[in-house]
Formats: sequence, structure tokens, C-alpha cells
Amino acid sequence: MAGRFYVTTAIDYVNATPHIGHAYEKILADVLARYHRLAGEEVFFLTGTDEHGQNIVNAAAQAQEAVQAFVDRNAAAFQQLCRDLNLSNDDFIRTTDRQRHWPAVQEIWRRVAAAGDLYKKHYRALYCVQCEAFVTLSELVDGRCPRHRTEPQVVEEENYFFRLSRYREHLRRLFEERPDFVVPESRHAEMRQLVDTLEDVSVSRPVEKLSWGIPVPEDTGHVIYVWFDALTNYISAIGFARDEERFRTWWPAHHVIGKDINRFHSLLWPAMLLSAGLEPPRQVLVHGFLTLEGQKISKTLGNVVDPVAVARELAQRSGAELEVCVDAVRYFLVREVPFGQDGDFSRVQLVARFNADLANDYGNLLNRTLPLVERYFHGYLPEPGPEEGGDGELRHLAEGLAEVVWEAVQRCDLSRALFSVWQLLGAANRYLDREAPWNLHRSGQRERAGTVLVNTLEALRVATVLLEPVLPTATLKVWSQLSYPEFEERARQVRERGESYRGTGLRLEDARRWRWLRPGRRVRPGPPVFPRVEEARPPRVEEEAVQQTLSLEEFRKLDLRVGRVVEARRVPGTDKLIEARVDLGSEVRTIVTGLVPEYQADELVGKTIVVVANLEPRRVRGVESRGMLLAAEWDGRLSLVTLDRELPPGARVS
RNA sequence: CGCGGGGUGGAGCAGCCAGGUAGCUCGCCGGGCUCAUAACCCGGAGGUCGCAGGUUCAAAUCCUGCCCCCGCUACCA
Repeated sequence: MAGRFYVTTAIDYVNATPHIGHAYEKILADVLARYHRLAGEEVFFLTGTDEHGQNIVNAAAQAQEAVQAFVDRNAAAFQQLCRDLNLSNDDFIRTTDRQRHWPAVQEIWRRVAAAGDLYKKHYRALYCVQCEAFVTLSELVDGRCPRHRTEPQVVEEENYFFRLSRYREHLRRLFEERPDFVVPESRHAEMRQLVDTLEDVSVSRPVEKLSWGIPVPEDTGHVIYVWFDALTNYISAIGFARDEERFRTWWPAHHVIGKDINRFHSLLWPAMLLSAGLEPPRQVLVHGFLTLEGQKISKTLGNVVDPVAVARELAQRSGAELEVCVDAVRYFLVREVPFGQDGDFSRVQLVARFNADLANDYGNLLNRTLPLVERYFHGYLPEPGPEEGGDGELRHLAEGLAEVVWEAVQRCDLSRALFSVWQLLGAANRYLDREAPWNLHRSGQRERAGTVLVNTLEALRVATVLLEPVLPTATLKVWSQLSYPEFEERARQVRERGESYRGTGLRLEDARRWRWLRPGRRVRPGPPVFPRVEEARPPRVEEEAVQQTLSLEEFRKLDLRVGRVVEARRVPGTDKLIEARVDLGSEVRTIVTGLVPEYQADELVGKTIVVVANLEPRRVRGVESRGMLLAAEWDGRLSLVTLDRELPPGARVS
């Protein structure tokens, strides 16, 4: 049953740095790869970079860099992205790789040529010099290039053409026989329609026009053009033309791609493969595009977002670890955007998901359970007793979840998969509320309380197994608290060796099993894995709040009194000082306080407040201040300490 | 008639392919619990499911027309 799963992303064009769109595709592929590993399949996950073409040469020139140095630098940025996103990719292929990639491209070229599917043709087209690109008639505005308002040149060159038209019938059959060849269905239908319109395509450029590419075998005058070169990465990386056995092991692939390049993957690429006598891909998975805060992502709009920077920002706002926040970004994209649809990346939504799903439903479930195990059972998982109450229902839901999730993953419905995990978490939260182990314990039903706690944790554990593909790091922290620190330890070792981390090795089977947690294990309640983002209250508050302890005697030295402001006026020539006359019962004192602009002088009059009465007198701007008003302060906001019931001035506060 | 996606309570989405109580998250209101990260649980208010017509015993769901929004539009990577 356990098969092989070879999954790829499109290779990224290295003329720019990575953004959230690149991250999205890689995350999808990674999540799929990890789920298939969870299902016990052998998985090979490939990603890489596309480094040839005129645009690269131009971008390098603009950066005043040698082309090779330029692509090396940018390719490194994409490799770094893979590490930052915690991808479990097994390889990273670059089209400038002369050992692995070039021979494969030239080999497939030879095979296609041998099949009689390549021919030379004079070709005439419009070329905009400023764009350094061909323009089509339909793009022109009044016969001029829309960007540069110049008349394009008529350029003639001799190119190799691939007989794509010859494969119409082949492809038509492919689409008919395999209704899930392209997913989602709408993309399949779209491509099937296009099959009828296929024309031959140019697959080379003259070397004098473009030298940054792979030479055409036995014809030094031409360079193999983009798609023919780029698409071949999917087979070059797994040994095509070098290691046939390895190639046969993994091919055919599942390609995760964006909707803009679907035609190349669903039509051109299968045709190339058929021509070369190879099998077409197993499946093309077409995702939608992301908008950013509702706007199209574009360099000219300047709204390109570095996904890791977003995670960093979340880490700062929540206080969670950076890697956990990377997981949160992964979760958000997979949960929020239904596969195949366009989606919006919004920080507000990210925080909403983080708080509602990860912090409240998932993280908090752990934190409301473990302390009870600690308290009632000295931190050791108790032996569960007989099943009663809502136990069976919860178990049933948990036992069936792996199947539901796996079925959704196979349909690429990842948001549904996550949704169903949250149904279990919701049920577990409800179960805990209804069974109320705290009451059971109080009424002496210690064993039953333990059973309820173990059942809750068991449900949480099942969810954790099934969430690992999406939250590879955060789940490790959960495991550690759940008394299984060895997973986190092992992951740490893998990373220290510089290898990409592929998971705990747990399987769907583990998610199907109830009573998996071993009684007697020592749980380790720890800090929240997903600390909530508090909008009104940024993180550091706790670190600031709790300072050194104070003895009761020391505290008693403070003479705090209720006071009533009877008069208040601004101290002239100051920014924020108010001179207040405060009735303390026995006397009326002058106190200088810096409350402007949060409070105006006349607002204070009549307020009942709390005063430190025995503070050393102090001269402030020539006025003697005897005492201090208490006020809370956060983030520049002030709030006077007042009484919630009326008491006369002079009353002691303690 | 260029192609595709979308229009569902205040916000964001699911449901539509296989018609039959309009669901989820956030927000709002009220209650519970007091184990927990102001969390968790229960209840409530709020929708003519873009518009018009049709099929049907029955339509958010199928059919037709229209309106609006967003992408893409192929040798360009």
C-alpha cells in the first residue's frame, strides 16, 4: 500500500528575491510531502532555481555583477528560504548545474530530435529594444510598445521549434483517461480546452542573441530556450541521463505550481516527455495566487513581503519563538486559502488565526490540562480507568480523524484537513468542560479525574500527530510538554548536523491508535507554545511587571491615602506638569504631577484618587510637591488610580 | 461574445459538482465554568445566499440572461 511520492515545486526565477508567493508554493509542497511521509510513503521532495535567460543577464548587469556571481547569490537566497521555512526538501536543483542538469536537458533534446519533433524555422517577430523582449501585436498601443512608446523592430531569426501540435491527440486522451491529471477540476477543464489550439513552439534562441543558456547539442549556434530547459529540472534532479535506476524509482512526479504556468506543465511538458518516450507527470497541482492585504503582489507596488520577516514580526508581537511563528505562517496559508483558489495574506488575519486556533483551541488545551496532571498526579500520566460518560464519543472522533485528514490531503483539500483536526480539538475542549476533572478530584473521584485528563491529552496527542506536517516545530514543543522530549531532542541533533528535518517519524497509524500515551510518563508543563498576541498589551509586560519582592514591613512604610482633588492648574512653562491641591482629610496638600496630555487640569478636579502621602517633599519647577498621585501607565497611556466606592479623603489604602 | 476565479448575516470564508433544517472563524450581547494563554463552554441578535427569470413538490445549490469585483491574456520567464 505504501507507495512512493515524488513532489516538486516550480523552480524560481532568480532575477529577484523571494517573497510570500514563493513561500506559499513551497509550503504547500512541503506540507504534502510531510503528510505523505506520515502515511508511510517514501517521499522525494524537490525544489530549485531557474537561472538562465535574458532577464537574468539583464538583472545581473543592472546589479553590476558577473552573471554567475549574481545567480549564485540569488540562488542562495532561495536556499536560505527553504531553511527558514523549515522545508523538508530532499534536494535543490539549479539549472546552471552542469553536472546534473545540463546533460539531462541535452539528452531529452536529443531524444525529442530523434523522434522527429524538432525542426528549424525562420521566424519573424516584433521586438522592443528597450524591453529587450518580443512583443505581440495585441500588446501594442497605436503600433507602439505600451511601456516605452517606441515602435518595435521587426526581428527575424532562425529557431528550433518543437512539434507540440503533433501531441494534441495524445494529450486529449491523457486528459480524458485521467480526470485528476490536473487539479483542481476547473484547471483540468481549462487545459483540456486548450489542447485543441496547440501550436508548435520555439525552443531555442540564437547564441548571439542569448548566450546564457544550455547549448543545443551539435549546433553551437543555438541555446536551448527557457521552458525546455527549466521543465527538465524535474527529471534532471532525480538522475535522468545519469542514473536511470534512480530516475525510474521516482518518476513520475506531482508538480505543485501556480496557475500562471499551468499550460507549460499540463501541455508542453507532457508532450516533451511523450516525445522523448517518457511517462507524463502523475499530477499537476495548481494553486492560486496570493494577494497581500487585498492588493496584488508586485514589485512596482512595492508591497513585496518577506515571509520570514512576517514571522519575525509575529514573534515579536506574541513572544513566541521564531520557528513557532514560521509554523504559524505555514498554518495560516494552508488553513486560510482553499487549494486552487486565490487567497489573501493579511497580518490581521494571521494574528486572528494564531490567537483563535493555535493559542486558544490548541495551545491552551495543553495548558489547561497538564497543570492538573501535575497537581493531582505529581506530573505522572495516570493509568486510565474504564470508559464512561463522553469518553467513547471523544475516542471515536479521535480514532477516525486520521482517515478523514488523509482523505482530505489526497484531494489536496488541506484547509479541510486542518478544519477537521480543529473539530477534534473543539470536542476535546468541550469534553474537558463537561467532565470537569477539577470537580471530580474535589469530590474524591481521583481515578476518574485521571481518566478524563488522559483522554483529553490523548485527543490532543492525536491532533498533534496529524498537525506535524503543518507545524513541524511547534508540535515538537507540544511533544516535550506531553512527556515525549526525545522528539525535540532528535530534531535538534538533525539540525545541528545541518540536515533538513523531515519529522518525528510518527505515522498515521499512531494517530489512529487510542491509549498511545504511556502511563507513568512525566509531563512537563511549560510556557505557552503559542502565546496570544494581545493587541492592547504588547509582550514584554510580564518581564517588566514582576520585579523584586518586598517584605510586608517595607510595604507598610508606604503611607497611601485617599485624596480628593480640590483644585488643579497647569504649571506655566512646562510641557506636562499640573499643580494639584489635594484634600487628604487632615490637610490640603500641593502635589505636582505630570499628566498632560493624558489628563487636563480641570478634568482632575473632584476626582477621588490615591496618594503616596509620606513621600519626601520635592521642588519641581519652583513649586514644592508633597506626595505623589498613583496612575497606571502603558504604552504612553495613563490611567489615574481611583476608588470604586466613595470613601472620605484621608482613608488609608493598604 | 478572449480565458478563468469570485459576489452567502458587520469582517473573512465554507456549503454549490451528487437540490430538501444556511454552517464556520472573528466581532457584538447575555449566561456558565473557575482547570487554562481575559482562555474554555452554553445561548442570543444579525443573512430577500449580486439582480431578474426558468426547471422542480422543493434552489445558495440545476438552467438562461444581466450587473459588479479580481486575475490572466501564450514564444512573455
